[in-house]
Amino acid sequence: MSSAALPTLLAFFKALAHESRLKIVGLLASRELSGQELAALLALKEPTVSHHLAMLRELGLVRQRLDGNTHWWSLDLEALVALNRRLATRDDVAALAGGIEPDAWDRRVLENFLTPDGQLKEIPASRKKRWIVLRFLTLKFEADRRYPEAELNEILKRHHWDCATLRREMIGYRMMARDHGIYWRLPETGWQSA
Amino acid sequence: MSSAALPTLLAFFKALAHESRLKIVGLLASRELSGQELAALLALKEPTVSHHLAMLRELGLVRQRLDGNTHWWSLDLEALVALNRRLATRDDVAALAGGIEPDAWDRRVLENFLTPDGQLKEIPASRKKRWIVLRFLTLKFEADRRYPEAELNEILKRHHWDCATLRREMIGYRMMARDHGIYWRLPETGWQSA
DNA sequence: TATCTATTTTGATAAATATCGAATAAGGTT
DNA sequence: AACCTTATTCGATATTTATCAAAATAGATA
Repeated sequence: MSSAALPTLLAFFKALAHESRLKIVGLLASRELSGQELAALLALKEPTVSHHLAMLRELGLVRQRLDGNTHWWSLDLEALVALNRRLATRDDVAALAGGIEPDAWDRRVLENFLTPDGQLKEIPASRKKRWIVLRFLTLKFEADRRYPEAELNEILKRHHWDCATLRREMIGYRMMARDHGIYWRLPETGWQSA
Repeated sequence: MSSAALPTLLAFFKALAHESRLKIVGLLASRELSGQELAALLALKEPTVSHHLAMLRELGLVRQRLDGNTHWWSLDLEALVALNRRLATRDDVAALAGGIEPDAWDRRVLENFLTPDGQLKEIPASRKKRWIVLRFLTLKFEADRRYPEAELNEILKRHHWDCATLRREMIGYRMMARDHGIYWRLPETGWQSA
């Protein structure tokens, strides 16, 4: 995969996201044209056309051939098609989100419901957010250890007084399991998703 | 060919010609997300995200699934790929120029060098424009008729005094041919191109 | 019912972009 | 050399678009 998909494709879409530039590309697909001709065909002034052509040339979509003092412009169809093909598969598209922190949402939720020292201000009412907070609490317990209820309560109470509700919810989401008053953490893959 | 290629493709490129919208599409390529999650991931406020999503939905690039009061958004990859494929061949690209008057340039040149009643103000200095004026004059002659020099001159003089130069140029560009003082028009396909 | 949550719409402002006149550059013509 | 033609760059203005606060909507919860 070519690195940094987003900047290139953003420039590509911006370049073609204008009626005049799309028309220029369309006209040049049939024949070479000079700036003056383009200006006449598009009903624009030459500086404007020059500006658009510079933008297209920046991306390599058009080429400029100098002949005397007329500049003949032509389309680089291969370059256009190549750029176009960079958005052909789902993976191509997903690559556009490459630079994004994937847990910004989780962090925001935790920041909203926890005080800086880890106190849970309240148990979130919405399932989506409750799930995130419970995940955070569950990860306070070691994976391969068994906790008697008293110890579990003690740890939960560091974050919120209502350890009974927290306990019940953690079981409900299948984050924790219980047997005869002993609790342990379940693997994250089995957690109920919402 | 689907009719009116330009408006659809223009909307398509405009839709993706924005960093946030490209990122949204990229994020949704991997998983369904809610407006809040998108806002957090993009570091934008929800109204802004809502605005971008509405734009993408307009084009059918994303879908909205309502579950309670959270709206889950997902990518319609097929729609995206289909739009993308509309610019795959040279003919596709040329179709973008479909609505354009192809002779705007010629008309402009003729308007500049001819008075309203057809008098040639002067013979254009630049080859490109001279060619257009000579084409206009050549088409005053019938295709399958032979003209003695006197008649040719008489017709040319209706437009400009210097019929000798015009005659010479028309021969030079292979628009007209001559033999023993008789002139006739040549087929346009053979005219020298510049 | 009243209230809370996620979202959308509206309206006002800020940012980005298009357009073109005027000035500049550079090749051609006389 | 002086001048014309084509194209580009610069700078100022107009248009378009993005952003978000505040208000409106609608489902969920208590």
